[in-house]
Amino acid sequence: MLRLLSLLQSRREWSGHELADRLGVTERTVRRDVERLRSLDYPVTGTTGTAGGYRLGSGTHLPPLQLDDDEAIAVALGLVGAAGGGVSGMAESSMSALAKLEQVLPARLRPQLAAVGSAAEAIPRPGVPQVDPDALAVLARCCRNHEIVAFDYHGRQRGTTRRRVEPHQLLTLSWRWYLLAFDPGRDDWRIFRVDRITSVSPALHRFTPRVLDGPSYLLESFVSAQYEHTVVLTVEASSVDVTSTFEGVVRGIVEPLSPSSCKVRFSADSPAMLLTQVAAIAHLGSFTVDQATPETAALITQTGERLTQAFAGFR
Amino acid sequence: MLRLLSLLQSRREWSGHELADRLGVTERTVRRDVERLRSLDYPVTGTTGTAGGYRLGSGTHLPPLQLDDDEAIAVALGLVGAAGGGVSGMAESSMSALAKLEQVLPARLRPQLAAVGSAAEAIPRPGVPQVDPDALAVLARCCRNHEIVAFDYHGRQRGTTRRRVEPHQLLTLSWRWYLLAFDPGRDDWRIFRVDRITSVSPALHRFTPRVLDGPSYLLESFVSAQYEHTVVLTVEASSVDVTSTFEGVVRGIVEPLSPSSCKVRFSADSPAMLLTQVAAIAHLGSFTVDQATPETAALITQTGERLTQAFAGFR
DNA sequence: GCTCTTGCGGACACATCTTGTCCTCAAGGC
DNA sequence: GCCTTGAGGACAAGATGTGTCCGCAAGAGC
Repeated sequence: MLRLLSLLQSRREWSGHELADRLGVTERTVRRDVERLRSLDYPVTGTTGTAGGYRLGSGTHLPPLQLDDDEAIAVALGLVGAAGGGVSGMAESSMSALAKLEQVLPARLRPQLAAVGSAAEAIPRPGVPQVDPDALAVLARCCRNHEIVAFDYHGRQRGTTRRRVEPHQLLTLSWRWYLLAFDPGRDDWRIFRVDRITSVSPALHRFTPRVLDGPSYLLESFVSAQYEHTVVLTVEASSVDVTSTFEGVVRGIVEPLSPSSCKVRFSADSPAMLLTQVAAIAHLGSFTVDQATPETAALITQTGERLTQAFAGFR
Repeated sequence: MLRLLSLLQSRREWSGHELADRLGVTERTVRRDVERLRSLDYPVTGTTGTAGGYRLGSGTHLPPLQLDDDEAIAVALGLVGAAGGGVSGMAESSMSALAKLEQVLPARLRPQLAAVGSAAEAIPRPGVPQVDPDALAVLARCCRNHEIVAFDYHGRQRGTTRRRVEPHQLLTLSWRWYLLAFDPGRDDWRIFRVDRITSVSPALHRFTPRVLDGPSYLLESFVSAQYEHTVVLTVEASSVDVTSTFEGVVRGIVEPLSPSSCKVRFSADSPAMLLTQVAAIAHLGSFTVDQATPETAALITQTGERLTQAFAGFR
């Protein structure tokens, strides 16, 4: 039951099936446990229907739960990782937070946290743009409170423009932070890189949130027409092989066509970024190009020639 | 048990008899329940003797976790980021840890943490190898205590081998975790990918730590001869341009030669990995190859031809 | 209207756990 | 020494939690 409580705290909405899965019990038992929590005056609401689920209301103070081993390790690893990059000034903040957390934890967990904190270190990545933590905090608050927010956005093409949007979610993908927001002026969803955002100021106006699935939309948008340059390939390699080369390097969408071939879609806002992605899977097998912008094709053919010529002598 | 906990919170000291009376159970049961609370890390102290009794230690009220704003944001961002990948089972652990920490923070910071926790989300990267958090914890403890540790390592070339090393530091770079250790059998430093490590068991033997700078060694080793395949290029582009394309994709070492040219060194344990790196900077300007293994050159020339041919029709 | 999904809850068998009742031991105060 | 208090092992009986059924209700989408 304590685990159920902590699960309910950790996410806004859970389905009975998910809870049963996480807790390793059947859904019937989950229902019974929820019932018990309700009998103890915990405000657990359940909504029926396709979009149903369980939700823990707020307002009531919960018993002081303790972190378990995995959570302590998660905290330590998270803070160490956060120190590594992406957000400016994070290294000191995370390390001091780690030290303070260590004091508060039950004695059993203290060595765990201390060990990870002292033994682990994140190597900062050169070239990753730094994000202002205060900007992130303000944007997060506006997301949560459904407040319209205004900021300057330094786009690649149109220079700096003042935006006024309905922020919905912050997303992070490989050290970069993105803001998913609805732009009423353009009447469409937009994704902003937080490191290109400055002068954030909440407008103190509320908006009614629109429904959209955050992560999948961001992934979609990476391959959608939002970015100017798109490439679609048919590769003579299994989708598993292609996906496994994605590890840490490539992002795109893979659709298997047959056991030994698949279709891959990339999109980016510059041909140079596409080049890297295409090259990463070009060696897997022969492939054909289904779609590409002229600039991208020109860049890739030119680079392909350069590669061939430059390395020909070393064969 | 929840009633027992709330009773213990409501008064400083209780005798076992009183608690049994209030709860309508026997004293034996009270002792058992107290035992259970202790196993959940609730600091219940019991003193024997005439003036004895049970007392709930600190932790019942808000612990003195006085984080400042930046630290609170660091915790939230770190945990959200950690949920995104690299360590298996991390998503649930970090989210529940975030929820629990929220309960513990001073009221002023609670909205901050909640906002970031609810608004931010990490998009898991497909294909990133998962690391066992317990393995990380054990390795971290051994690093801290200077204990020799043994494990099975599933290397790329030599299959699985049992190693027995002096662990020094855990390093993380772009979602991967590495163990920097000294291998007495080989009398040299080694870097192990933690996701390839299984069956970790501390040997309970101490060693005297050797001096070495962790992060820089790891970076060095990426371009050193430890990896079989190395490429050295001279690029007609400024070192600034080259470094800025490194962002998130490329790792290597850049030495400026002149304002408009520089030398770049890559190393990896497979030619395919080098291909991506080389392609990422090949479009910046013309370049010459100073060094490359035959396999690498063959792969790159072949891929270059493929790229040129496949994209020629889209120019 | 229909169907599908989700939450809700009763009935029952079974395994597990808790509880109560013993017991001994340790520690502190008188 | 004596008493009181907490700590904990052993064991049987009873309570409780769980899984597997079942049907029902409410919301969403077609």
